[in-house]
Amino acid sequence: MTLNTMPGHLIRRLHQHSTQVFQQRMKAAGLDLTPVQFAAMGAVKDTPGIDQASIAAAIAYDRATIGGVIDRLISKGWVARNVSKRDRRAREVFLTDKGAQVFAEVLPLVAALQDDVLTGLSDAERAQFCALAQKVSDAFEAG
Amino acid sequence: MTLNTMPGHLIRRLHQHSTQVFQQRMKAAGLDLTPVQFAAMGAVKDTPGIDQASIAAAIAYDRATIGGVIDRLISKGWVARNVSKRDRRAREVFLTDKGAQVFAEVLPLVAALQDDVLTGLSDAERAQFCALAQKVSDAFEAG
DNA sequence: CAGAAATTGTATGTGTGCATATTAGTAGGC
DNA sequence: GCCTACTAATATGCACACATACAATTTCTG
Repeated sequence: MTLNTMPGHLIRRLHQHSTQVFQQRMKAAGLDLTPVQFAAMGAVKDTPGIDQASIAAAIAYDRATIGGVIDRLISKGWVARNVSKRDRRAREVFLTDKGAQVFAEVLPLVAALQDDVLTGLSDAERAQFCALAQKVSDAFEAG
Repeated sequence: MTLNTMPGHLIRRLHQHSTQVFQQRMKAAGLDLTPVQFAAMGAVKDTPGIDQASIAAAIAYDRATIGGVIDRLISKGWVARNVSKRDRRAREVFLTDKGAQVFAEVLPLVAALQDDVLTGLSDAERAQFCALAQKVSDAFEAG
């Protein structure tokens, strides 16, 4: 089959590689943190007290998935959640002190690992790849 | 956060878009078929009687995952599985007539949908993206 | 202000994705 | 032939991913 020439397959392979690099680096740093959990913590750090639906929107995930992600972050003690007073449907999410500390520790690691995600490319090629990916991603969001 | 500039996040978004396009097209065609199931059927079509470990290797999936994928293809009646006579550990997998028919119907749809996966790019840009993705994918496989 | 529409979070069900352990079977070295 | 190393599937457990449905609220509209 022509599977290896299909963008869909290539993208899946890239995603697979990307998550593997992430997990390896986290494990090497002695941390149990997934890409989704990292992204969610970032959204919470950017907007303390953010509700779960807004987290989902910010990092482009499903509302149902985020509930479980936050559950797991709470069980790690990195995040706290309480019912909002303004809207009793919503839950306000915050980083705990420990969570803020972990995130500060992890952010440079995640930033550093991004180059390894695009192994085998030169700086120029990486920039080119990102520009193209951004373009597709924007078109996706628009339509 | 700088999430939107991170290759890892961009790749995840691309993957998300890619699978959504796939599911939409399948649904529009009245078919219940996932990307993994399609890839697995392709591997079986290429090598009738292939064992599950070889399918996993061919399409870069986990051996444990493939078992479930084949289970679901069997329950749809598109694939058959039997214990190999040469190696009683292994299971030989084949397309059923119905499965071969479905695959023949679906292949052109999947080929056609690839351009939509890279929405917003010109032909030249799509080619460029694929070349870069291929390069990363190859480097990944090598190391 | 009452009823309708929209929204938040949760529950449920299906399908990956992968690590680890186990069982069953094969093959190589002696 | 026998023990060991390897290998194919499966089982288990955890973490997404997302569609759909639902209960509790809030907001919009007349």
